[in-house]
Amino acid sequence: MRKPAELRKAQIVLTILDLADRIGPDRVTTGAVAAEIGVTQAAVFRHFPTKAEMWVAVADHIAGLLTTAWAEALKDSAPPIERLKALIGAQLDQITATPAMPMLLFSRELNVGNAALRGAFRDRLATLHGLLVREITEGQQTRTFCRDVAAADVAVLLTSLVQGVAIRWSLGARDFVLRDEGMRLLAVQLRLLGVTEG
Amino acid sequence: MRKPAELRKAQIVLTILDLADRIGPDRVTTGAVAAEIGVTQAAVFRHFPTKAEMWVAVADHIAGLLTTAWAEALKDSAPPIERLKALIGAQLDQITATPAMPMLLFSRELNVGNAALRGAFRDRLATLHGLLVREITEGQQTRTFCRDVAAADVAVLLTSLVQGVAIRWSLGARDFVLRDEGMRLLAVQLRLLGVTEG
DNA sequence: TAAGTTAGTTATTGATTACTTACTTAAAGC
DNA sequence: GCTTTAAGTAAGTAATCAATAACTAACTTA
Repeated sequence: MRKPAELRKAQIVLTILDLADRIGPDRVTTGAVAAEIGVTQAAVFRHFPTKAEMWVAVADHIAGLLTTAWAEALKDSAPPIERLKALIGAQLDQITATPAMPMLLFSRELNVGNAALRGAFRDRLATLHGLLVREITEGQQTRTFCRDVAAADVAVLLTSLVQGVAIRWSLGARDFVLRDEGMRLLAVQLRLLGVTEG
Repeated sequence: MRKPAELRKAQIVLTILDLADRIGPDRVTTGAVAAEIGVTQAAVFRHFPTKAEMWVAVADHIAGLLTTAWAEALKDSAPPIERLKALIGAQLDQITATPAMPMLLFSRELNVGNAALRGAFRDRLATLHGLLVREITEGQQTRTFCRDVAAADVAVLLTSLVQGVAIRWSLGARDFVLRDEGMRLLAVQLRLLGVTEG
């Protein structure tokens, strides 16, 4: 079946992510991708000049997903705590939808082979941190958060919470709902932070 | 230079860990290990029948390091908060000393190829969790910890803290002292948990 | 409908990989 | 000092990898 290049490219990106989840990011070979989508190995190289370029496309795709998910989470002007919950929830949902993400963070492709990939991920993490800090600061100003902890530190604790639960989910048998467990722990942490609401 | 097998085995294990950190766990080839220690590639196979066996030895080595580090941290009967700090500090030190550890958690070797390796790591994580829970529970009984949060949840938040700061350290340029930043954040989290001490 | 473009093929390349076989030499024990 | 044996080498193997070359079938459009 012949497909227009744009569709094929997108299909290759999605296949890489699927395979990365199933067999590990570093076992994704051009041959495996080709076999998965039902073309020859050489056909893959008609759409990407090198394998590294494929990973860059993957990073772009993920960055796009995260960016739109965050925008969606922050689109209506709810109180800071709600916006914060929406952000964390969106993050948990994205990891559920693209479970290769945590593994990708530690793949050789990202850490050694592909500086562009590494940069893209670090940039997204920094952006999320910034978004969290803004909501936390606002929450502190409206006195719904305790003010004796630096907003940046709170943001770090919250991103760590997400990463920690994602690691546990990813490393284990994925035998719990990532969003549920994450939001439950978020509620615990928010209570510790002095947030007083039901 | 000819070495007795035990020494050579240990050297191979350490070299694998060093290379895993520098070039990524999945790029560690038997040839690279051999070149690093100055023997031929075939010599490596005189000490290990397969490459997978080498990784098992690596896992055993790491498990041993962690176990002794925890035992050392808990050896004197200080108050629970101090023992808890010692545990977290030990963990941060171990990651600093063996920076390949976080990457190893998500390597293909552990996740796909080597079930024994995966089991060993999960077992160590569970053990740490148990040790933390014990200290937290004791701290709650002596009323130095707030009691309205489940000890297991607190343990999860603390391990997440370690993992989160390790990820940031690993993903970035390692441009901060892991222990310092980790202990600083731990102090913040402990304050949120109602621990009132200098 | 003919010409040009694009997405595909088959077949092969050179580089690496884990692992093996047959031979060699250094060191320890009696 | 001589034998034994354990640690090493040299030289390969088959498999797998990303990437290339030469060619072809299927669309698009003028």
